[in-house]
Amino acid sequence: MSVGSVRSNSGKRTEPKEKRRLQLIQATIRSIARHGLSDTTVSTVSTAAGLSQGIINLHFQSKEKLLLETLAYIVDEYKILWEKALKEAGDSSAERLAALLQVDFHPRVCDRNKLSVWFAFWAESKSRPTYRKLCAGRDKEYDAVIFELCKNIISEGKYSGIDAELAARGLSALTEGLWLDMLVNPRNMSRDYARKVSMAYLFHLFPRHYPELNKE
Amino acid sequence: MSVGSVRSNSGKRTEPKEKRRLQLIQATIRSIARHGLSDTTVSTVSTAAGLSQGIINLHFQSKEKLLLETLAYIVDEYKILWEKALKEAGDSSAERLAALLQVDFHPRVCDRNKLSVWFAFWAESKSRPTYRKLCAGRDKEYDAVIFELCKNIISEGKYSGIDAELAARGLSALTEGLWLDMLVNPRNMSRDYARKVSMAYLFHLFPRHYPELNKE
DNA sequence: ATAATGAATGAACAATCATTCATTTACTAT
DNA sequence: ATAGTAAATGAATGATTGTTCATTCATTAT
Repeated sequence: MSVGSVRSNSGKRTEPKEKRRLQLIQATIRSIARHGLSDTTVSTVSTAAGLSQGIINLHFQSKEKLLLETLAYIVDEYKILWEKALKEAGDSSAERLAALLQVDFHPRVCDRNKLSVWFAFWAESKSRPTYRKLCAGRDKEYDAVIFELCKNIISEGKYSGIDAELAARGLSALTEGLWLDMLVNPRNMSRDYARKVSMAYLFHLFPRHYPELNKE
Repeated sequence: MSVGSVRSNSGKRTEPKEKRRLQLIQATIRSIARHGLSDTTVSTVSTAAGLSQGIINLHFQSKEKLLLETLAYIVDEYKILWEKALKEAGDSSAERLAALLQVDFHPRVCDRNKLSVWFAFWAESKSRPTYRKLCAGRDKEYDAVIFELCKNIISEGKYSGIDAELAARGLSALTEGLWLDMLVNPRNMSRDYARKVSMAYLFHLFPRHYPELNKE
C-alpha cells in the first residue's frame, strides 16, 4: 500500500502502478454502489475509471482479485481509522469507547458507496469463505476491544445487572444495523441521527459515565 | 397465494401452478444462500428444484421476476408472522413489544437461508429501486408500531430522559445488526444469544417493565 | 381406450461476460 | 534525437448466461 517516491503526474496517460490500482479500486466501489455487485462487470468498472477493458487483468490478474482487493482496501481503511482513534483518545475507557463510536459514524466510514461494498460482501460471505475471512479479522479485534472497554466501565462505575459481553455485542450489532439503515433508507437515517441513537444506547447502559448525552 | 381447492398430488410430474411456483421460490432461496445472488443462475435454481432449465420462464416470465417474487415472499411471510404475534399478544405495550422481538428471533425468520436473501436484496437496494420499495413497506409499518409501543411504555412507566424515537430506531437497528451477525458469523451469534442481547437492551431502556430479564 | 390439454423438457440461440494478446502509445535513458 | 521499456488499448475469443420453442409426457375428459 506504500505510495513511496511516486512523482505526481496526475492526468498523464501512464500512471504509476500503485496509483492505477487505487484508481481501479475506487472505480470498483463506485460501480458496486451504482450497479450492485451482481451487475458489476469488468466493463462497468473500467468505464467508471475512464479506462479500457483490458486494464483490470493488467493490474489485477482477474476480476475476482480486484473484488477481493477492493474489500481488503475498505477493511483496511476502517481498521486504520479506529486504531488511530484509539491512539489519540484519552486514557479513560469511557472516552475510548466514545471515540470508537465517533469513527463508526465518521463520513469516511459511513459513505454510502462504501456501505454498499460492505453489505455486498457480507451478503455473499456465506457462500464465499474468502470474503468471510477478510471480514472476520475486523470483527474479532474490534469486538475484543469493545468488550474490554465495556468491562472496564462496568467495574469502574460499579454498574450492576449489566453483562459486559451482552452490552458489547449489542453495541457492535447496533452499529451494523444503523449502517444498514443509512444504506437502505438514507432519508430516514442520517449519519448524525445514527450517532445519536448509538449514543443514547451508551447513556442507558452507563448513565454515570455519559451524563452529558442526556442533554443533546 | 391461495392454494384453494388444489388436490394433493405431491411427487407427480405435473404439479398445480401455485405449488410449482412455491417450489421454485424455495429453490431460489436455497440457491441464493448457497451460491450468493451474483452466482445464482437459472441453472442453479432449476437444479436446486430438481427441474429443467425452461421451468423458470414457464412459471415466471423471467429470472428477474422470480427474484422479485422471492423477495416478496419473504417480506410477506415476515409481515404475516408479526401481525399474528401482535394479535395474539396481550394488551400491555410491554407484552406486545416483547412479542415482536420473539418474532424477530423466531426460527422461521432467523433461518440462515432467508437471512441470505434479506441481505442480498438490501445490499443491492441502492441500485434497484424495485427492491427498495418492496422492503420499504415492511420498515414503515414495523417502525411505526415499535415507535408507538415505546411511546406508550415511556408514558406508562414515567421514564425520564428517553426519547421514544431514538429508542425505537435503536431497537430496530439492533435487530438488523443481530441478523447480520447470525448470517456472517453464526458460531459467535446464535438465535438464543441474539434474543438475549436484544432483551438486555429492552431491560436497560425500561427496567421497571422488564424486571425479570435481569435474571436470565 | 382414445383424444385433448397443458405442464415440463432440453437442445439451440443470441447476448453478455471475463480474459487474452498483438498493437499502439507514452515515457525514460542514452 | 533515438532506442528501449513499460503501460494501455480494444478487437477477438471462448465460456457462460437467460430465453425460446418444438417436442415429449402425464393427466383429464369423453
